[in-house]
Amino acid sequence: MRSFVRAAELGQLQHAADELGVTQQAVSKRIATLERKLDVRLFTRTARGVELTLDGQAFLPHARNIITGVDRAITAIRPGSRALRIDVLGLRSAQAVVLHDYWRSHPEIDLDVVTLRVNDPRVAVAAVEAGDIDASFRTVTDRATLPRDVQMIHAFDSPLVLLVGPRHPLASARTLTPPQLRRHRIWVPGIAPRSEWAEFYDQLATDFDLRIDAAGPNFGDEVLQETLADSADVATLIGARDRYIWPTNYDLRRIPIVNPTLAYPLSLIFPRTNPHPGLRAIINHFGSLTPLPETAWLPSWATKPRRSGGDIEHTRR
Amino acid sequence: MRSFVRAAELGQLQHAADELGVTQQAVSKRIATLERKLDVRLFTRTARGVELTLDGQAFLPHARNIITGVDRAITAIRPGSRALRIDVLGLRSAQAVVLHDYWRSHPEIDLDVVTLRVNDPRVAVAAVEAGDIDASFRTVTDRATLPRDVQMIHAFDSPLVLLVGPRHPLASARTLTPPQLRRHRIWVPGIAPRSEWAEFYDQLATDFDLRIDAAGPNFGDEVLQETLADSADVATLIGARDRYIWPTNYDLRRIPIVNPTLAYPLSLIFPRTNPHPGLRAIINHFGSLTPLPETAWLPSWATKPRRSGGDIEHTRR
DNA sequence: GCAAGCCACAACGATCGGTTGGGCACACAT
DNA sequence: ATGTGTGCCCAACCGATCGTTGTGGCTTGC
Repeated sequence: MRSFVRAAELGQLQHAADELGVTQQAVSKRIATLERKLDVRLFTRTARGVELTLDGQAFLPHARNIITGVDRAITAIRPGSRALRIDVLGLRSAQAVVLHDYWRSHPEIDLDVVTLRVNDPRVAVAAVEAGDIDASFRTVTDRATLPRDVQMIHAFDSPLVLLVGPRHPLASARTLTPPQLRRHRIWVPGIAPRSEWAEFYDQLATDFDLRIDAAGPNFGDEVLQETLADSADVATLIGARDRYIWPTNYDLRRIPIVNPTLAYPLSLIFPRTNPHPGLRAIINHFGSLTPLPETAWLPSWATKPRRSGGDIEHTRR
Repeated sequence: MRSFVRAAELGQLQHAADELGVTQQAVSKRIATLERKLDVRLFTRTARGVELTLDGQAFLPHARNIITGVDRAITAIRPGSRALRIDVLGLRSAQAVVLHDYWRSHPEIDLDVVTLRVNDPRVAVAAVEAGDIDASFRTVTDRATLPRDVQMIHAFDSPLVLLVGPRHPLASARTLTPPQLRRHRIWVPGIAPRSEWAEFYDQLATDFDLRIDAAGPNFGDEVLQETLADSADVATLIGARDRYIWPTNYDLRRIPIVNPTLAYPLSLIFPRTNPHPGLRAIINHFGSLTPLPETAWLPSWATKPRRSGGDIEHTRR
């Protein structure tokens, strides 16, 4: 493929061969086999070199695309200086959506989003410490347990919306306030006991006197969606930015919660020394997200003066 | 690569091997060599299969990307049913820009833009007839010369703008009318004699009494840009949609021409029978482009009632 | 404790991909 | 017209690679 592209660019197999460090015959054979496998003629051979056929012209951008894809794949995992790798809770989470948005507006950065399969912040901290990942959207509520060489900053706040099926009594509301959720059963499956999410929902239930059922295993999004769609009295809370490919036949409703807005504060942990150079831009990007209203509710561990400015420790090293 | 992706998706080398029609050992060896070449571990081997490492997770989307790239490259040139291939005058022309815009909003279609290296409409007609290309943005001014099985439709009109250097007397104008161009030298290099472009500029010069110098070879965009940048009395005409990567230091100005707008009518030729199925959408897209003002000037061969509706012959077959 | 399932290692043959050497076609200069 | 240089293709050869079969180690579940 590289031989083809270079030959097309240079117009001569000989030059391409010189650049690639092989003989001209090797390049000739490579292109011949490529043409044979594709069953199409890519070049017209002239006395002064080669020239692309129409098929070759059509093929060239695809070949370039493949080559850059290969190069990106290699840089993504090259030991040492590799692509920026960030751990998110799930590929549909608000964290992943924000990263995806950032990547779409900056497609030139090599960003990889991975998911640690374990739901334990300590594992994420260890992975950051070991350098397996460059950053992780995990919250360590007890900062004392954070190792000296790992730092945690506030990333952004994820406002919550209520998700209900069409038969739910709140289904037709345009917005809701937390008191209106009282006495309605809110089911949030898959919350590990004593995790920060459990703590979050605990505080939320206490502060607004809600019925939040955070017990029970999570059988997957499909089950959750079907349960909500069929039920007239079960609702759940999700992040406003969470990306769910709801099949339209489920006909679920996302209802914003206001006065106050409920939000989950997302943190980012990364190495204190020599963080990945691309991380800086990501963190700056958080500042451009639409901020919460001043009246928003946050759990107790969220430091209230949230907008402390973008100047974080790793920026002055 | 495909082995890696399938193994990652299925979680077992054995299943991937079955799907790919090879032995389990072959898949194992493929992945082992991939890991060796990348110098990274992609899977953790467990007793019940394989599981992606963090590196493997980061690599997976890139691998998928490469595979789809390869598949697209193949479909682009597959003899028989291949990607939609359209010939444009140049990759910076308005035609190419419009196609590129269309492709960006419909990235799923397999579209290839090629350029016939000869500036002769008859070659384009022959290429369409032979099936080497599916369509071409060429104009055959004498419809009698068009073969029976090739049809030509009006695609869209490309309004012209004046391009001048900073020292040109018209450089600071915001808009210009054709009479204001009188007595200024307009240099349009690279126009083949008796081509439709020569005819176009001929009519333009006659109708508005302009000094259009369409002689002389075209030494490339760089030369043209430098000439314009240095000169205080040479200007040129380009399409408003033409894409030129002007280096900023040239400081050239694009000045719209109004009252009347000058426009070049672009045509599309394609087979009358069994045109490429993807062509329909492209032609429909032309209708969504911003139309010319009613007062616009067009050459004599442009049929004045231009908006004849999108219903073209090949749509009812 | 044993069978089942899965992956890795080893040996072997076919194929592939590179090199060297030679030849043909064309462009250009004499 | 003829020689010369350039650029590509074909042929022969050889090492590396890729697939197969056969085997063994390991975990899991009955």
